[in-house]
Amino acid sequence: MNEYDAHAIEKKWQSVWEAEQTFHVDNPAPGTAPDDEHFYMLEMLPYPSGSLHMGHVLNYTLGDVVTHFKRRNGCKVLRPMGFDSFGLPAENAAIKDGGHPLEITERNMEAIRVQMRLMGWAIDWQREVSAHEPTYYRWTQWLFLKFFEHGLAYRKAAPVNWCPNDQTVLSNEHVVDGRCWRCGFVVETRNMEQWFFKITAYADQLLDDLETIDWPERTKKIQRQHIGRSEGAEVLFRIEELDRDVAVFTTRPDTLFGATFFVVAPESPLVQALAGGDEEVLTYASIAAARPTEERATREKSGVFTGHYATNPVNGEKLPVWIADYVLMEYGTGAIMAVPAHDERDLEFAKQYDLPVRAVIDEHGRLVGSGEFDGLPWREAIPRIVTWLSGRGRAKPAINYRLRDWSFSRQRYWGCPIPIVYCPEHGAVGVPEDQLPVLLPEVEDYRPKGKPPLASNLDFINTTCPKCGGPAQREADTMDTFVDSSWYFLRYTDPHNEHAPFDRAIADFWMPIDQYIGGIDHAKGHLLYSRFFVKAMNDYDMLGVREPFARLFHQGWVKLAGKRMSKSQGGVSPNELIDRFGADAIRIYILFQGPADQDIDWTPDGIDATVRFIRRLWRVVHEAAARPPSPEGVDTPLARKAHETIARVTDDVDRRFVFNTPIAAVMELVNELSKAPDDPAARFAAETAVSVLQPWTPHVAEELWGVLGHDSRLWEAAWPVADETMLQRETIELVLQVNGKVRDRVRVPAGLPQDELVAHARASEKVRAHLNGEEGRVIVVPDKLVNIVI
RNA sequence: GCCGAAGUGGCGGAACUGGCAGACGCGCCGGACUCAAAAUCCGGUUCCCUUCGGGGAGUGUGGGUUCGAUUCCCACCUUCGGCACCA
Repeated sequence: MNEYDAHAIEKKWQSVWEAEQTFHVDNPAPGTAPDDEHFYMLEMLPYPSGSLHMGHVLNYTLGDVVTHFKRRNGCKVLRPMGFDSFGLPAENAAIKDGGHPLEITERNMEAIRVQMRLMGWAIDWQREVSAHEPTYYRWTQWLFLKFFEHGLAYRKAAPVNWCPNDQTVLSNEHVVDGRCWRCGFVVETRNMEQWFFKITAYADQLLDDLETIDWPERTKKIQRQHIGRSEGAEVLFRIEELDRDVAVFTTRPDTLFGATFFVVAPESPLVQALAGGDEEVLTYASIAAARPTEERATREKSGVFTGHYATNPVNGEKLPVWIADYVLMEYGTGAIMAVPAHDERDLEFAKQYDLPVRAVIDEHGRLVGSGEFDGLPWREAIPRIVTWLSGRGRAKPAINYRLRDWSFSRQRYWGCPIPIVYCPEHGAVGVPEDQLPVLLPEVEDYRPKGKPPLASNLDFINTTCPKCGGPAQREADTMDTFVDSSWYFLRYTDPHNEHAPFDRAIADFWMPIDQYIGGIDHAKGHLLYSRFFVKAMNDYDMLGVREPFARLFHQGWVKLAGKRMSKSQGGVSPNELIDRFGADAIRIYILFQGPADQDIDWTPDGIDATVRFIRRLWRVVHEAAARPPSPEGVDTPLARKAHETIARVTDDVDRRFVFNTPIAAVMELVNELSKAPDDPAARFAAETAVSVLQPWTPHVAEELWGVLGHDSRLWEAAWPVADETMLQRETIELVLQVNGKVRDRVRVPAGLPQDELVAHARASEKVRAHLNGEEGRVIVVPDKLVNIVI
């Protein structure tokens, strides 16, 4: 017997897999109908800003176990990999240390590919795609144009996060506590022309279709909250002096009689008319509108009275009109009726400016001071008041969403160019399809200077209008990288297609993704954007499904000293661990820590133990290999343990989706085997251990499979099936309780009738000692326990 | 503040449907092998009491339901996430 040599074994099998392209899967022949035997396994693709960290190791090892498990259960498994290779970190690294974002990105990608191969992950590398390659972003641009044609991509002026130091717009994710995540400067709100995707058009579908997918409930909740549908009414208030009706949105029309003032957002177009040249009002509005995000988060309210009054349609009362910063222009109509008695924010403002408070709902939840509606429970009053007002043309039912359209233009370099040309005559014109891709040009300086880096390359910017041929200018903004990752899973199905982003029949064969694995931090971003993209593509007949990810799982964070491991915060190097312990040991170790959806506090304690376990397995299997083959259907306690192990591992992966307890189950089997080396089932037990552990430790399992005399490949061997009859116990340990306390245990044949179980209980000396001669009441759980209560 | 998840030995965790709490592993203790060490193997390891037979307590805290609760219900505490002027 040789010593276990992780590196030699891992290198050996990795070369075989690479040479044989073991994990490549072909697309179906044209006309093949989707079947149950195909399985699309996907983990979120990495962002190549450095090398992989332990969080990735957990994520991809999880996916790898599922991949092997499904393959061996007869599925044709698609398990591709790619790179989310556009984005700020590469650009920032280029600015900081010199070099080109492309070189930095590709260097990182190569380092990651090496790591992935060293980990032995079963990936179909022939389908690799990268967001920054023209063959990929050509189709990102094509999709953008498709959306643009349908009005789903559009331009508008909107308030955006602006970092005055970095001179760029920031996405919401890059604003942390009102400050720029990179330089720490307080972020301002600026009104700028931006590109948007009209994701709000799909708000209801994005909400309703959550019912159709198998996702963690907490993730659905985050999305529901983010979409934030709320039902209510739009009510018209009249401002007589301006001769205007102003609509407000409210979810509580039942409180209309309690309105005591009226508030308009500082950014509202009404402000000019309301101010009527009043300097104080205008000054307040402009300052309040430009308030930094950080300050808004303090929730301190301010406002100014405009001198105007709005008429409450329910009772004709004149309400003073204020402009205040706690009313948001982006939500509802940008104006509210204020009911301080029944709204916390209005109350806070009313107290601050000494405005009246009038309660219109009593302690029983019934309306008071509300004219003909007095006495109604407030829930019933809502539709009554809306109906009454709409009869007079002053209200209508309305629905509002918190969800905003997705702002995706970025004033930075390393991203997908937006294929748009601005013509003085024709406005924003899409670049014709046959001119795609619009290649990302070279620039002299990536530094943001208040305008996008692409704007400085005049050869790029100056072009002609596709419609009239006149002089025109290209769009200089690039796309948010979340656009790239909103459809990559479709490109994997048909990665080399030169005529379309993907072939619909092929995509329909593989889609939806049967199992998606990634961090919950993408709940409101990537996971929502991708759902939106798929719905739109389905509407344009490009795709048969309406949801991309049928089943979703979030792995936990791997934390170091309480902090999430990430590239920016450093962490543990997987390479060093592979070097010291081997990939199989790392794979077992990271999954043995606990349930995969729970966070792991990183500690290297115990990695030695996984190596020890593999060595033990190595030794025990070699010993068993020297034994004669186990007879078919051999029935010994060890054989039964092996069948039990098969059943446990299968159930854990297939039904429970847990990956730590199967390792414990195999450890138990190996322990039993090492205690009974001469058992006729020894060889069967060894084969079982190696076979079911294979998804966790594919290299050493393959090697040991050979040691056990197999010429076949374990990675393509059928998953073992437990013999049901071997799982039945012949005897059980009957627990005997008195008053719920365990007093004795006896081994009895399984399946005894209740009265015999009770007889066993009454026969026990230890039970009798606690009965004090009483009969007691008896509770029997067949094949488990007898409890006598006195 | 609102919403959600989680609290089990010295540590990571197990106990899936209300039925033996602590599987498996780490660590620690003791032993075997060895001139010695490493490696390996064997045994022990929730806490308290014990006349060594056993007895008592115990799954964040306090209550409840039940013959029986880590598991179900109520309240609270702690930790970690999400949202945070969304009318």
